Amino acid sequence: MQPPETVPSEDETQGKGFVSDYLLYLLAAASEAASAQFHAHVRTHGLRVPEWRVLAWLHDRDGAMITRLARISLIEQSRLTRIIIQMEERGLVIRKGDTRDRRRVRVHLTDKGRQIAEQLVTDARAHETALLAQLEGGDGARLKPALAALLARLDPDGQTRGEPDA
Amino acid sequence: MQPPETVPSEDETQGKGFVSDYLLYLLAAASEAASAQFHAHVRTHGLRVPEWRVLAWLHDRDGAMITRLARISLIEQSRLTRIIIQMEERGLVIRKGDTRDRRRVRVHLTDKGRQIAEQLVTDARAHETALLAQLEGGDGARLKPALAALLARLDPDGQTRGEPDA
DNA sequence: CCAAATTATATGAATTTTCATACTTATTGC
DNA sequence: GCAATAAGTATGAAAATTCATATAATTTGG
Repeated sequence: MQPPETVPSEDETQGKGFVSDYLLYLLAAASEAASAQFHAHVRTHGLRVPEWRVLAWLHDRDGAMITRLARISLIEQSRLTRIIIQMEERGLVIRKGDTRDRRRVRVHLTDKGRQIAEQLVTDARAHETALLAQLEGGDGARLKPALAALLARLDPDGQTRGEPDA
Repeated sequence: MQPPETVPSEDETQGKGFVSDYLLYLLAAASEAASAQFHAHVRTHGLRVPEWRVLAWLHDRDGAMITRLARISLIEQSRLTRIIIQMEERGLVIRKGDTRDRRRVRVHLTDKGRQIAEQLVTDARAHETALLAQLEGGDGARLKPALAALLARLDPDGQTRGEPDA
């Protein structure tokens, strides 16, 4: 058995309860908390979070099709269709039918869209650096690999990640 | 300069891009992926995710007020008000005005609500155990502490956590 | 080559969610 | 003790989101 010191003092006030040490909650809460500031910044550019995600992915790889963009951007497909239409109306992206497979619609950044995407990606990089720097000890360094490992395990085909052609 | 082997082979296909290694994305995607299965299970009980979160918190500490429940359950206040009303209509919770501070509304589990909450918490524990077991190496063990550290840093007052009285 | 199944996107309609703000009760500073 | 401010909850109305399904284009199997 392990010595008791490894346990966070079983009743630091009364035992803490289930949720506050529950992995799925920690993930959701950490995601929210970590993103709050930057998402507020995104909104100052007149974008909602899903729109920023779309721009960021297109920045990495332009001309993605709707379904794929939906998967990796964590947005339901019919919602993304409408979001893309709005973004097109605002001149951020354009849609082009895929000539090989005419069911597909490919989404491309406009110059305006690319400009915003590049600015925000730059800002995001800076924000991430600052955030990781705040985590003393190994925690900051360990976090990304641990998350990546979790994702890889849960989504072996990279449906949710940047896989070239999943 | 570092030897190149420490770098993830700069063009494993073309360089991967920004998003797929961006902390805020990894957090959001990992949260989604990790929760997908269990959230589906929650829905089979006729509950939406926010409702499950409310039940889980009340399971830990009954009689929370709306504002606080909203913060820790990651739900916007006016939305939670309506969700609580719906849950009350379905007999999962009851609202009681706080007699000390008559602005406050305290939410309590009904027997029915508590029964569902307990069942789901049990299921959640089992699911979490299974999930962590899948992560070989130290990743599983390191993940929760790293997330907790991130949260603690971003939310020192425990507004988002189970603090007895934040 | 054709019918059946599958994939990609779009859309109607109901429901949810958001945002701003109203209302009520408490707290603070004078 | 009172006016001003803050805190807690609720609510109308606009907007977003979901769900099921339609439509169109491809792929598969025989």
